[in-house]
Amino acid sequence: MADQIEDNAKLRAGQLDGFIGYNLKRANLLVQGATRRVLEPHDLTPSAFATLSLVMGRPGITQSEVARQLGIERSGLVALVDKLQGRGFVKREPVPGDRRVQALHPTSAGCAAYDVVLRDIRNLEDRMFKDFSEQERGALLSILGKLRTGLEEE
Amino acid sequence: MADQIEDNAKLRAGQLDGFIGYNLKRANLLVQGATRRVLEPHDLTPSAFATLSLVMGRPGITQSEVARQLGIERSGLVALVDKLQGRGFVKREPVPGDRRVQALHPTSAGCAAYDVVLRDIRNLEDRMFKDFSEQERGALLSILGKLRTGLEEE
DNA sequence: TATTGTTATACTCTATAACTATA
DNA sequence: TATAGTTATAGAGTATAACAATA
Repeated sequence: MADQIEDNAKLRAGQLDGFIGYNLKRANLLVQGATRRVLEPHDLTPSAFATLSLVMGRPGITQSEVARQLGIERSGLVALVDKLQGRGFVKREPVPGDRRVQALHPTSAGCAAYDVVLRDIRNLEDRMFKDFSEQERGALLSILGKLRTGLEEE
Repeated sequence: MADQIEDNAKLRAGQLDGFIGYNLKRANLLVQGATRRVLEPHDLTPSAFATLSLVMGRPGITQSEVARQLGIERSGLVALVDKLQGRGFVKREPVPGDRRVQALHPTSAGCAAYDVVLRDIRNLEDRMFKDFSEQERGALLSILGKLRTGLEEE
């Protein structure tokens, strides 16, 4: 009888660990924290780094497009780009043909800074995955991708 | 030459998708959003549900312990528990032997509410995993767990 | 001295709504 | 009418620092 109650308690205690939502949140908290600590010396936040990365990868990308890719609102990007521009990493340039948009381009200083930061981030990822097989690493990325596409099209 | 530049751009554009940090953040954003929508009709946040779950699983757990398990500060739990107590889901009870702590216990109303919410959360998890094999689901949980323990002991 | 619960406070991130200039 | 960028503002979630009671 007392055993029954204890068993129920154990089952319930373990429930949280069985949910992806909870595990994802906890893992994300730790990974974001580690990422933040790596980026801090470069005076960059994860979002700023992601923005810089998108601009590097697709020079001429618009703010609206960056916002869409990052899954945040357009308005949130203004301060982000202001900061990056203030540090001379990206510049806003008018687009012939549509005077509403200002395309984002990396500067040479931005490229140089990005390469340095990129190395630190890669090292972090390697550290986080040091106990993982190549297979596990690939599995995680593919499963997360699948989860994302499944939820995005809802 | 122009091809070279284009190739570099492509490589760089894809970089963000190769990072766990970024993928984890995006996946977490979507999963937390879906979780929030499921909990909203019950007037619970993900943190409140997690707290309730911990109290259900380990009646008598202290606030400090809940904070540790959730990875947040003690101070953040006060409002959380206040809300749960205000709704009659948990109660604070003195502990004989250590008059500093107030143990958290579920009420019968709390148990009843938890069972209802739990069913909704389970349905959500099943929906999110509908295109996944049992193997993939297990792989994700075990990889996330491994990632967590690796980062927690840093 | 250290720990539990608590309060007050501030900060970060993000969303919302409204505006402008363009299309 | 719709879209891009912008601004101002508010809210959620969290951390920090201090305090009283207790260990």
